[in-house]
Formats: sequence, C-alpha cells, structure tokens
Amino acid sequence: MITNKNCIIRLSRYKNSLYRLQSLGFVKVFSENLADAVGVTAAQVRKDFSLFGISGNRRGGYEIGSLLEKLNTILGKDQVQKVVVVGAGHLGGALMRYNGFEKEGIKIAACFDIDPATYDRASRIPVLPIEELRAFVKDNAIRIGIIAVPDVAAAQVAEQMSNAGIRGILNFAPIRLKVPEDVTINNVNLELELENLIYFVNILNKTKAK
Amino acid sequence: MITNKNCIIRLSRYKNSLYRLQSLGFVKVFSENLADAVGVTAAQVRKDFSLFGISGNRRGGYEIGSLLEKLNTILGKDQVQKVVVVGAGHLGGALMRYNGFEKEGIKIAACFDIDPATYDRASRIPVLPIEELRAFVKDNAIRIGIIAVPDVAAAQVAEQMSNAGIRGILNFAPIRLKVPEDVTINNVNLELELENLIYFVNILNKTKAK
DNA sequence: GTATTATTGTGAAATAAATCACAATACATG
DNA sequence: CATGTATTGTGATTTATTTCACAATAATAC
Ligand SMILES: NC(=O)c1ccc[n+]([C@@H]2O[C@H](COP(=O)([O-])OP(=O)(O)OC[C@H]3O[C@@H](n4cnc5c(N)ncnc54)[C@H](O)[C@@H]3O)[C@@H](O)[C@H]2O)c1
Ligand SMILES: NC(=O)c1ccc[n+]([C@@H]2O[C@H](COP(=O)([O-])OP(=O)(O)OC[C@H]3O[C@@H](n4cnc5c(N)ncnc54)[C@H](O)[C@@H]3O)[C@@H](O)[C@H]2O)c1
Repeated sequence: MITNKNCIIRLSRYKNSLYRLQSLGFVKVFSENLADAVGVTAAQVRKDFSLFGISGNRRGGYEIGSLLEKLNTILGKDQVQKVVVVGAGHLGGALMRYNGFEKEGIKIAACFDIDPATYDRASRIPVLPIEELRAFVKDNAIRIGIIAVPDVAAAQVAEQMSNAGIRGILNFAPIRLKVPEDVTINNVNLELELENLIYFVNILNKTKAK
Repeated sequence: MITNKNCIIRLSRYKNSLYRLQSLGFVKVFSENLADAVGVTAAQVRKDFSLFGISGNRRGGYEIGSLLEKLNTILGKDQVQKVVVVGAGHLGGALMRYNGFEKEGIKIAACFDIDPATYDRASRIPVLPIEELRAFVKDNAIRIGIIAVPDVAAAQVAEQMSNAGIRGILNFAPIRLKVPEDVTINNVNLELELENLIYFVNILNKTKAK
C-alpha cells in the first residue's frame, strides 16, 4: 500500500495532463512527455507507475486511454464522489459556487450550518441545519467532508463528521484536529502557506544579495 | 540555507503553539511539550531548532519569549507583510473578508481585477484595475501575491505579478505556473486535495476490510 | 559540595524518496 | 531475418528526512 502523499498527487497530475494530451488528439505518450508536462523526471514517472503495477510497452510508450483508466481506478475516479461542506460562510459559499469540482467528478451534495439565516433547501446545493448532517451522510453514503467553519467550531464539527461516518476531511480551519485513526485529514492552512512563502522570499532575496 | 518546506511549516506550527502556551501563562517549555502540541517527536523539535541555531537550556527547556522572537525573525514576522490578491471573484472575495490573516501579521493591501464591475476604491481593501498592479506593488514594496483568477487567466497574471516585482505567489488556479526561478510558488489545489483524500479513504477502507 | 536527575544538542543510524543506469525488449529498417 | 534503436521497468545508488541514542550539562536534592 503506497502512502506517499506526493506520489498520489503526482498520479493526479499525470491524469490531468493525460486528459489534456488526449484532447489534443494524442493516443500514446512516453514517460518523457508526461514528465515534461507535469514537471518531474521521466524516471519518476516510470517508477510511480511501476509502484502501482502500471506498465506500458517497451519502446512503444503508454496508451493514453488505458493509462487513464488505470489511474482513474487507483484514484477512485470511476464514480462521482459526493462530498458535504460544513459552514456556509464566505469560504463555504465560494466552494458551493465553484464549478471546477464537477469537472473532476466531485459533487458537493449539501452544505450544513448552524445559522438558520443560511438555510436554503431549495438551492441547487441545499444548505441544511447541522442536525441533519448525520442522516444525510448515512443516506447518501458520503465519506468526504469539508470543514469551513471558524476554528473554535472545527473540533466539534470534525467529531460530528467522524460520528456520521465521514472518513476523509478537508480542513480549512487553522487548527490541528484530533480524529480517530481511520479518518484522514488534509489541512489547507492559508496562513501557513503565506508564512511559508514569506520565509522563502526572504531567504532567496538574501542569498541573491550576497 | 534550509529549503525543506515541511521543516519551515513546523517552525510556524511551533510558533503558533508557543503563543497558545504563552497566553495560558507558561514561560518555559520543553521540547516534549511542544512536540505534543504540534504532533511531532521531541527529537524532531530539537533537531529543527538545532538546524536554525536555536538553543535552549540543558535541563531548563526553552524560554518561550525568546524562542518566539527567534522564530519570528526566521519566519519574517518582525513586520506586517502586505500582500495583494488578483481576482475579486468568489474566492478573492472570501479572502478579502477573512480577518484571520491580520492576526498573523498579514495584510491584504489591495485586490486587482479585470472587471470594472468589481472596482471599489473606497472599500477597506480597495479593488483596483489590474493595470494599476505594477505601480501599486512598486509603491508599497509588496513581494507576495495571491492568484484567485480563473485558470485560463492565471499564467498571464503570474507574469504580470513577476514583472511587477512580486517574489512569492500563492496560486489557487489548478494549473502549473511557469515563473522565473527567483519567484517562489505555493499551489493550493483543492481538486487535488480532495482527490487525494478520496484515494486515502479508499485504501484505508480496503485494508481494514481485509 | 557532591550526587542525582532531567533535558538539551547533535552525530550516527535508520528510513523514505528520488534518481541513476542499464538490461530487457519491442519496433523499425533494410 | 538480422541489426540497430528507442523506450520501458526496476534493482542499485544517492539524497533527503526522521529517529535514535547518548554525552554534555545545568538544575535540584540532600
Ligand atoms: N474566508 C477565507 O478566505 C479563509 C481563509 C483562510 C482560512 N479560512 C478558514 O475557513 C473557515 C471558514 O472561514 P469563513 O471566512 O468562511 O468564515 P465565516 O464566518 O464566513 O463562515 C463560517 C460559517 O460557519 C458557520 N458555523 C459556525 N459554527 C458552526 C457549527 N458548529 N456548525 C455548523 N456551522 C457553523 C457559521 O454560521 C458561518 O456561516 C475558518 O476556519 C477560517 O479560519 C477562511
Ligand atoms: N471558488 C472556489 O471555491 C475555488 C475552489 C478551488 C479553486 N478555485 C480557483 O480559484 C480561482 C478563482 O476562483 P473563483 O471561484 O473566485 O472565480 P470567479 O470567477 O468567481 O472570480 C474570478 C475573478 O477573476 C477576475 N479575472 C479574470 N481574469 C482576470 C485577469 N486577467 N486579471 C485580473 N482579474 C481577472 C474576474 O473578473 C473575476 O472577478 C480559479 O482559478 C479557481 O479554479 C476556486
């Protein structure tokens, strides 16, 4: 079982590049092309594939169609993935209005909030009371949830999600969540990302100044 | 020069935890406490510090105040960092309305867009025509920019930013940007994060099922 | 003031990830 | 059908990161 996050992210990137190549009319691809498209080395591409038992044709490269099939299976893209968002504020609202997820086979099935002013059952993506989270998640067999509530509420929401049966959480609140070990958390911490950028901008500036 | 992103992210986490401990009244901290708070090993904490020449007192732990000072210097937090956002749409709007950045000493100085309907010079954070980016960045000595425009516009905006003198870009558009090597890019690709989560949820589910 | 103890700081060791390098081999060419 | 060539697949190597383990040492106890 491969648990190297970077490796899985690369698979996603290969997949995305392959769709682009396919839409350009390409049918076959060499590790070298794919590497260029994604910004890694050709050896890395082949190694990644080798790790997942994906093979091409010696001297013939890879057939894009079947390569995509294999990647999609590994990445769980053979069916539309339904997710829920908790927190219908600024960020939650932006996520609900974003149409880039559908293209990737990711559907926001509903949003949940604690504030009645946000509720809207009639909307394309309904906004429902948080009390209905559990039933909704069970009824729709949802396994992925997005936390877009203030940090003080995030721990509680994480617990509600976990109890409801959600197994993967994308967390935007800038705190560390404690969840059972069978729940995976991916944090998106923008403060940290910016702080990180500042560090790298500073050191690169200093080095050049020398 | 340390260029390990994870290591720098840990420094930020140490810093955040230290503020929390400090506000709780603590004055000293041991690597063990900090490790627990951040979710790493004590050896990792000490090694990270050692890498940056930070030292504490044998048997006495670290004095939180001076530790914070050192971390803040390393992380460039000794002054408020001004950043600009390009793209005043859903995401850009959410970022502008978010007040969590100020707490971290990060100030969104202005937002830029191409659509006149979004312009608003009177707002707390002005929304200005993209043509003014260059002058604004120069006048305010800004080095960090956030890209929140559609993917088709992102490459162009990255170039405009780079030309204007921006040296660090936080990019939300789901594409790979090409920039001069003295510009650092941190990508936040939510599609990828979700796809990644789906993979881990799937494999963990399968493993347990065995 | 000496012994005991807790904690740091850091080389050494272990582990993880990326890259190298080349044998295996399928296709092309004549 | 033999020869040459391009490309894969992967074991070996290198590089990066984390963990270990323990000497150095400062605070505490007696
Ligand atoms: N807005 C941004 O650009 C931005 C940037 C970085 C991080 N974040 C993080 O994302 C999260 C959301 O930010 P935001 O700006 O959208 O906040 P927001 O205040 O606009 O929205 C939060 C929403 O969560 C709801 N909520 C609060 N407690 C809840 C609970 N227990 N259960 C269900 N819903 C609850 C509120 O009613 C509100 O609608 C925060 O943790 C924030 O730190 C946001
Ligand atoms: N909204 C989300 O939740 C979300 C989620 C994931 C990724 N993203 C990414 O973030 C980016 C922004 O998404 P959004 O939903 O805010 O889009 P949006 O369409 O709501 O807003 C985009 C804004 O950019 C402006 N713009 C377009 N071209 C420009 C240019 N050349 N220069 C300056 N401004 C320009 C538009 O006028 C608009 O105001 C996209 O790349 C999207 O893929 C958004």
